[in-house]
Amino acid sequence: MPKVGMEPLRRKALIDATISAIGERGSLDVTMSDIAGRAGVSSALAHHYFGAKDELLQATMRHLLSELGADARTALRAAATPHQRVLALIAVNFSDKQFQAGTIAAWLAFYVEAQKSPAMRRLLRIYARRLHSNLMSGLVRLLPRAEAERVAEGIAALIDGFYIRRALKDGAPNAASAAAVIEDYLETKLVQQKA
Amino acid sequence: MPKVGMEPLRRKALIDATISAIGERGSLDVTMSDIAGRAGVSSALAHHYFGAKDELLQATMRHLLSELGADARTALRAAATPHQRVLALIAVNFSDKQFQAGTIAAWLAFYVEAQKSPAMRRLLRIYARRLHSNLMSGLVRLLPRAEAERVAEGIAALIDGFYIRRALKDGAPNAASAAAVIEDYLETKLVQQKA
DNA sequence: TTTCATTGATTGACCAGTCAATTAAAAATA
DNA sequence: TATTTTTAATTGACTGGTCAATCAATGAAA
Repeated sequence: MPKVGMEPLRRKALIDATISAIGERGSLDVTMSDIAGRAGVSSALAHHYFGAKDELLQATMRHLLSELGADARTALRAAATPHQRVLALIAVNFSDKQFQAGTIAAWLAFYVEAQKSPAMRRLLRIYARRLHSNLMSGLVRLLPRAEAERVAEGIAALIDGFYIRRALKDGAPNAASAAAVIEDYLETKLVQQKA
Repeated sequence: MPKVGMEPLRRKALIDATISAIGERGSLDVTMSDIAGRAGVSSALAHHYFGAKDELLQATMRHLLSELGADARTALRAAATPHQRVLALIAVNFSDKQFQAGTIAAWLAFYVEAQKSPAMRRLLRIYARRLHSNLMSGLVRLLPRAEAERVAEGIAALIDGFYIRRALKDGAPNAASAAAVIEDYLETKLVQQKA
């Protein structure tokens, strides 16, 4: 075992293991031993690096949040028009990387956790605000402000709605059809505007 | 303490207590003792009537499901047109009785639980199918079949989406604005159709 | 005197978090 | 260079607490 800078490696491994464990169990009801085992270390080490289970879970959520944020930034950079910006944001949420069993399960579990944990709620609010302002950055050029606001809320709810409803289907998640419904919603609102 | 037919009374009290406990804790992470205490009985009695915690939770979910179903039937009975049928279904989900902290928390918690419990998943599927077919009963008269299908999916996702996003806001749930977004979605699709 | 309602006490499992002990690399010192 | 010392990484074993589930015992109506 090398001695140099194990900490970042172990933290990353433990966070990945947490997502995988949550994905398999389908809830936050996972033990530190299980997580640590998946990461190939003892549960004592997980406590050593994260202090408490809570902090590991929060770190995991922050990781999910930052991955999604990075994907969104990349997608937005490639979008030339306001319309494309909105489509890009929808696409990101249903990309193969994001719309995955483990990740979806983790998001849902965190939503539930947010009801009792102020820290989690704060993190989720960051996500919600960021999504909203990203969506608005495109929508305000396409619709009157009040209308844009409404559509942004609708798209956000649709995204979370399809995430949660994923729990009903078994087998591979069908991202394409979910994205199609949201895109259709957007197009309909835009067509209506032009008319 | 009367002796006659305590069972239905106690079952009802325990189910109500379960919803209240879940609502307060914000998750299914509630103890049998807590639930039993709220119902004014010992945890042993809860086990006596329900056998296991799992069955109490399932019974609670079945209760939620049947309340929602009853409300939906009542609302549909008063709807004269296909358009009103759809509006009525939206309204039911955001009525004061349904869109309540405790009930919302319970639905979300059950969604998460459904990921690991086949029994819960089955129950949620019943809810989803019923909502879908209720929505379609109005939409097929208003839109071409494929379009109706798409809108039904959209409305269902919006409802669940606003339920889950309720977790982000604090204070009283704002049902009116959620319902407004969904109604706007519906109207937009109908106007588009006429054009 | 049978049958239903009810509980206190107990058990057994599980689990987060702690800690003292071990290894080995790295840094400091001779 | 050879040594001692410090520091980081790591774990097995343990503790305290929690909780679902069981059960034998009590009460009280029919």
